[in-house]
Amino acid sequence: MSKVVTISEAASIAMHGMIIIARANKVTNVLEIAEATLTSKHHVAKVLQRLVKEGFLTSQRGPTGGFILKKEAKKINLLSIYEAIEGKIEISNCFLDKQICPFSMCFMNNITLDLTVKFKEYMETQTLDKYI
Amino acid sequence: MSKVVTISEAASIAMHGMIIIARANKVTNVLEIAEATLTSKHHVAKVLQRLVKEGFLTSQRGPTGGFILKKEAKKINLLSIYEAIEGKIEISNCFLDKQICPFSMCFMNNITLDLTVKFKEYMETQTLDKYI
DNA sequence: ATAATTTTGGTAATTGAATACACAAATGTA
DNA sequence: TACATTTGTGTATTCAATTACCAAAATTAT
Ligand code: FES
Ligand code: FES
Repeated sequence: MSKVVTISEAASIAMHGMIIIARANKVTNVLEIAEATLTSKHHVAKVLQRLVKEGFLTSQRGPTGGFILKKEAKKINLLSIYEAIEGKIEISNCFLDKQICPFSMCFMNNITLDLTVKFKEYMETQTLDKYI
Repeated sequence: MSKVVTISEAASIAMHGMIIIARANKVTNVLEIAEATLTSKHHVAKVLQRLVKEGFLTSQRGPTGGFILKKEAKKINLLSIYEAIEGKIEISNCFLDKQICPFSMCFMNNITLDLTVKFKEYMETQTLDKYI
């Protein structure tokens, strides 16, 4: 079994976590998110830390500490969260990194590009307020 | 920079290699394909062996040996080659392996499924004879 | 002040893909 | 027959990405 569209656990935690925090509407800590997503709290911590640095979350240490949205839910979409973790999505007509294809015409036509654009467009429409 | 649709070097070698062999219309060896695709001959050898086992190629040892199509180019499509290397493509509505999502409604809607189906459909239409 | 809690940041371990290697088996050529 | 060539098979190494862990810093509550 293989997958064409693969999303890393890190990106999954980021998106699920942001929705959980948006819904909670209060300071939420690593453990709560790790339990809800059934993932390692270590991994959750690392991902949330990244989201703090990228300006999506405000963190609060100590007891009662945790994370809370820095911007309005309406102004945060899934694409920006995804790209904060994975890096900007590359729009290219073929799948090879370097142009080392021996063929003059790519057998993937523009299917890779089409799918990537569709993915981006969808993700961009999905703002967090839709999930509250 | 990240990619949504990723294809391993192994799958790339398989598809490019099959097209090269189909075009050559004669016994083609590992080295020729490695040079054409600018990849390691070891990796090419490993991939082609797999394609022999899966019934796509016939191999011939010794001097003047190499690989040649076992079936008509018209009857081989890119999907079957891809799946021979990567395993059958999984059609699922979400990207998570296990159903451990904490939400009742997946925020990916059916975008993952849609894209995967589109990919499969395209790959299935691409028979090798189109590239000769 | 002290203790408990939680984030932070650096490091370690794991995984999987890609690559490299060695030797056996087969086959054509001289 | 002897030799060179090429695939077949198994294993080993390398490499990068992902995931896991741990100790320090910060903060709240008692
Ligand atoms: S990369 Fe070779 S055909 Fe697109
Ligand atoms: S996996 Fe959680 S929303 Fe789809």
